Amino acid sequence: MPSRSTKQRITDSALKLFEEFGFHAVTVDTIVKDSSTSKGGFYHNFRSKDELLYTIHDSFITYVIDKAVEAHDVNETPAEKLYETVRSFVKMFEVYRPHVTVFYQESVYLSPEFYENIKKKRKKYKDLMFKVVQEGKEAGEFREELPIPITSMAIFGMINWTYKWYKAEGEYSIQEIADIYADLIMHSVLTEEARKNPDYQCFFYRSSN
Amino acid sequence: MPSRSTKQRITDSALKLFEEFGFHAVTVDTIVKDSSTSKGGFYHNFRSKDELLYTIHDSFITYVIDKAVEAHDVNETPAEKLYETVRSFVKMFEVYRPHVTVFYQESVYLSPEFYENIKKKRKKYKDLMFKVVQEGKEAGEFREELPIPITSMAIFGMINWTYKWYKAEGEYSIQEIADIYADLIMHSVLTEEARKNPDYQCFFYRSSN
DNA sequence: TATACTAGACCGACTGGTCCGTCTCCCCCA
DNA sequence: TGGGGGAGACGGACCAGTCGGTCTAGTATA
Repeated sequence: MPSRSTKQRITDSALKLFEEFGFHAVTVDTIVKDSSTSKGGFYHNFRSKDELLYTIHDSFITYVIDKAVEAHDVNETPAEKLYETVRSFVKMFEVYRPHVTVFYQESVYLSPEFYENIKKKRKKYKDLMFKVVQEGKEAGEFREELPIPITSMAIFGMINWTYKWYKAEGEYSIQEIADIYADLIMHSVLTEEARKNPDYQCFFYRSSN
Repeated sequence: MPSRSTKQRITDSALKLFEEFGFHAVTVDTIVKDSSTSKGGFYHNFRSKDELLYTIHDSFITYVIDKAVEAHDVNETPAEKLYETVRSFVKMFEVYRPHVTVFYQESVYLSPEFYENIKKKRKKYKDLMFKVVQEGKEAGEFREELPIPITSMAIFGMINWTYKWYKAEGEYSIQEIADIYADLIMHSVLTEEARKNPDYQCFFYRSSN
């Protein structure tokens, strides 16, 4: 019946406030006021401020891993897998930008047990990218001279950094950014031959002007 | 006569502690203990904890702008300028990793006046990259279809993200990482013709195995 | 009667910053 | 040469405020 549960309202407020001011600069009282609840309501839904931070982290990383697995499963060749993985990651910013910001900015403040849990999932997510790059090299589609970890982290960097500057009202839509990033990455990893593959021409961005 | 001044010791400790635990999780007392000084010593050298954070930000961004201007001035063609800019940025992590971490993780906690100041310098630094990309497109060396801001931010992302994972004891030296990143970026922005330019073959990474 | 809260006073721990006192170094003049 | 003294660097006890979290009392809904 109620449009959003108290728990959801608290999470939404926290996300917004943590993103703007940082975890430590936002007090429980501020969250409580912003989400129109009370101290009682807050501590009824969360055991601590730390647990709230963990919840935000966990919901995001779980979503992202699912998307990565999906992109891996529905595509055939490594080049296609990478292309779709990159695009789906970038497009995620449209909705999950606040989550990403909190995830990458505030994870130091996670208490130890929570941190360990998130670290495991983060590794899983990273390994998915490593795997795609490795498969691409093995299939001869990606350049042999590129080391898997460095290349993967370079791709992650390019994508993840988006949270630092992306604005929904900006000049470029998330769709365009996704296409351009995917283009840049495909240009940088593909071998000469793979780049000429007619099936892969669709990877390359053509500006609409 | 003394090996390091009190101010320098405070800055070094703060850098190390902020990087590991975050600005708000580190108390002035902790910094004071770690740098073997006292509350009096601290507040004699800095007006506030905020000013200390600003000092760290400012010293780093100033250094980085200098390096970027230098890479721009000593090189001839846009391709060379970009290649050297990327490499000099990456190589900076060797020494400035803690600075970069604090710069990108803790700038939300800068008080408003300080924040405005840093924001200006950050824009200057960003504009230097935009300029290189623009010059490359104008000279016909970089692909025409790539939008300047997106391409520039992609490059920034790839480079800056390094602070999240780079370890000095890691498998790859900072020199190798710099060469690989520069290779990836040159592959992604250069036109077909520019890529075949004999002068530019040195941009491309050859693994040492 | 159980659940899911609201309202908000209150507690104890902790934190940034102050303040006064001391110690050291160097300059000046006898 | 030496001693007086001023300025800056630093030591550390202390204060005032803040924050996460608890707790009691009460309300609405099913």
